[in-house]
Amino acid sequence: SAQPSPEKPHSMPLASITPMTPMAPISECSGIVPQLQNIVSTVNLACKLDLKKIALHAKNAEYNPKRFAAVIMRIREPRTTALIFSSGKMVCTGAKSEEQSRLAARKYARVVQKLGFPARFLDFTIQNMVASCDVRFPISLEGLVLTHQQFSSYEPELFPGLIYRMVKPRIVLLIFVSGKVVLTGAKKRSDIYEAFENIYPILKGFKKA
Amino acid sequence: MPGRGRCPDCGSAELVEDSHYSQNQLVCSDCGCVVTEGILTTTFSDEGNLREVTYSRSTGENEQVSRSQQRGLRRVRDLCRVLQLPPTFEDTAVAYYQQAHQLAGIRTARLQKKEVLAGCCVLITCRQRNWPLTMGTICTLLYADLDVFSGTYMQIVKLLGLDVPSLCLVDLVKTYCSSFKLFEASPSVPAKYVEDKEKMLSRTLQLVELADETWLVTGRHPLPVITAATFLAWQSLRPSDRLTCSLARFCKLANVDLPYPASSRLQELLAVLLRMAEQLAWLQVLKLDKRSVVKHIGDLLQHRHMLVRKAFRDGTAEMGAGEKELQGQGQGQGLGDEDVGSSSLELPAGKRPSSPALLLPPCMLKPPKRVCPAPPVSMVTGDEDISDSEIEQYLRTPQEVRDFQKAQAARQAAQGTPNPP
Amino acid sequence: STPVRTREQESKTTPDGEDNEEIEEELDDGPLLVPRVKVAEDGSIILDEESLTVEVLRTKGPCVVEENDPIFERGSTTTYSSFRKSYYSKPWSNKETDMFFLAISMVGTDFSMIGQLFPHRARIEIKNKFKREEKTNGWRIDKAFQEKRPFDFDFFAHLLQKVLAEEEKRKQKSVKNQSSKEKKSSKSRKNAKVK
DNA sequence: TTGAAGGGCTTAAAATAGGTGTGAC
DNA sequence: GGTCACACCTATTTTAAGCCCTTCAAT
Repeated sequence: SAQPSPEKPHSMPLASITPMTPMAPISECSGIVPQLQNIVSTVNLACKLDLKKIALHAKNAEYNPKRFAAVIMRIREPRTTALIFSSGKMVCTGAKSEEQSRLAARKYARVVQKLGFPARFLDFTIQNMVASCDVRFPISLEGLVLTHQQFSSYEPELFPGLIYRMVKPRIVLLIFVSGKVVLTGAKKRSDIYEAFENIYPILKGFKKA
Repeated sequence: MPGRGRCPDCGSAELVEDSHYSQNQLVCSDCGCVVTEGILTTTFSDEGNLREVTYSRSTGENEQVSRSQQRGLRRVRDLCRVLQLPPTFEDTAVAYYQQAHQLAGIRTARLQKKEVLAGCCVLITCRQRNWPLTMGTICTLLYADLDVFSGTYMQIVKLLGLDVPSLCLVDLVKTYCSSFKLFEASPSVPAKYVEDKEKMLSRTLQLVELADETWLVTGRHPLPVITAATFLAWQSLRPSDRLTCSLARFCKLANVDLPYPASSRLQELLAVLLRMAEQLAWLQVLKLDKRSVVKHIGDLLQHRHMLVRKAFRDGTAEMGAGEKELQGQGQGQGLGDEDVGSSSLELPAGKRPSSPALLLPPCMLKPPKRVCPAPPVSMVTGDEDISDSEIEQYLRTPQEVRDFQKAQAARQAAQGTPNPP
Repeated sequence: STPVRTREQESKTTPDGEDNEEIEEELDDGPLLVPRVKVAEDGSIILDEESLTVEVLRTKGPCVVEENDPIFERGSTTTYSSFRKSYYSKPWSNKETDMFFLAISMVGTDFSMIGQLFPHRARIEIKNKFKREEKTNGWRIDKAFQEKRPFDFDFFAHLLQKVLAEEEKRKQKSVKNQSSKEKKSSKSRKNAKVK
């Protein structure tokens, strides 16, 4: 796949390492690559867990059944947080890439194993990805909501950003007057890139001034 | 999407099921046109979607209307009367409430939500008829938490697939401005503070429009913008007597709440006026500041279109016209790339000069908060070996386990006996 | 005088006249009915049951006319945040922050347990403190987590009490000395405020 | 009396799941 | 009155910009 011109040319050698999905025709490429900020994944450890025991023996854990029915566990590398349920299901949050999320989830599984549970590592799945980027020009949100009404919700009395529900790919974008954009709801990073390439030409039409 | 046809608007075959709506609707992914009408009017009998679509247009709720729905409907009507809305509004709002109640997700919602739902239906009705009403007013009347209102409002708009126009700032100016008690002398309003309503209205309107043209409105609560504009309008109509009166004092004597962000809007507005003044030769020599510029608001407003255009153009010119330049500028300001990042560290000074900067939303002028724009780009594959020692650092030693248990027991004892009789 | 702002939970402002504190109590919990709104002839709102009234400003006269003019939007009592709960959390002093890291090294990342060590702090405050420090002083978190210290509840409680009392004293002193140009007290005289 | 600064909340997404509110059967 | 099927609280993560609160320092 062609090298997408990264947001910052200087970082090219590094950027080229991260897996990229082929993107839209080179002709209209925005030249901006949304940066992944958060990955949520799930995995099934496939065994019943005694959460009290886990909380007692792991000092990176917290368990308050009255408040929340899962152990909250944190590791430092990759810096993530996991929710571990007695059913053996686990949610891993906070990673910045798919691979980091998987590595982190494997580490949590190892902690659980070390505590004496026959944990396995089944059905690891990326459930959600959040990314952000900057188009570097101001956007008239009131103009955007007028012409893209069916996709947009803009209520400045409630939230400063415009909520754009893209149908294809099914991604939700938060668009701010500053030109900053947050993309969320993706299960594949290609959806993030595609959504941004879709929205970029639209945003260019609402610079106002 | 075979068999689903084409979009009547643009002819595209890219029709997609969109479950963002209450019932999956067919939406054209190219132009966004909703191909299948949802809910309300249709006699929709698409497969599983056959709910009680029979929305009762019956005039009296003769049917068995649940108690909570009756309560909600009464609440809707009461709100309409309290707000003194035209009679036709009530029927619309009531209809929305009934539609909402037919949705399973609303029927089983918390009572608190059903209560604010009434307010949502009234607000939606007002918005659609260009009747200026803020969410703040609704929440105040209902004694509702704005966050609960917010969630309910967003949900119902999405669920019913409604097109709700934005709150019209101009209409809001007319009514809100009129509520300032400044138009006749009274014990609390000295004569020099009394102003003509029409003059105030007209100047406030111009200032609000100016704010809108200069990115001060987008993303912000509308009411505080108007508060600031009203204050400036009032001051500028008789600067010699009013320049010393603060925004807070002004609101107090006008018997109007001072919304928190109004002070910021005022500062931003003054900054814009100052920049406009820089464009006028005869004002340039006066070396105006945020205080003295108020005296020239009348002049500035007269030439506002030209001045704003000039400010935008000059800003663009200074940065180099065109987008390429604009992007380069963005990077130069340290919008996050590693090379420039180090040089940005040399700018710990709070506000970067950005004196030439073109007219931009205030949030774009703030110094970039450098955090993580440079992704370390980890080489992690996810398959790395995990050492035992790394895992063990997270485990407690037997002694630590005992200490922890002790503390846990102490905690439970403390909580278990809050009130020893 | 100033609009009345009351209750840490929900504060509301009343224009003048009648202020009914009971209203809040009615609302505060029950998903049960919030006061129902009715209209009196003079335009004021009447709440069922208590017949509490709140003034509603509006323009009489040409008001109900349709079309584009007399609309009703009040200048008063129309704050967006009328009924938001307060989330305020006291700032952490340097000394208290040191105690926070000590707690991390003793109990790990169990914020509920750490919350027990800080009687004046809720769990959410501990969690927010952790996330904030992770961003600004990640190394301190790492360091604290790695240097395991024995978990002694009473020892910690005494130490904390001492630290807080010290700061309290210092604060009162600085309040007294406010007029005199205090300056040279070397050491860790950071602004420490508790209470 | 004013502001600035700092902190936490709002919005979106997604999985996990017990306990309980809610109303229709 | 019990079942049923939802809602929706608790909790985790992360970005965006605005609002709103408290505290404290200058004027």
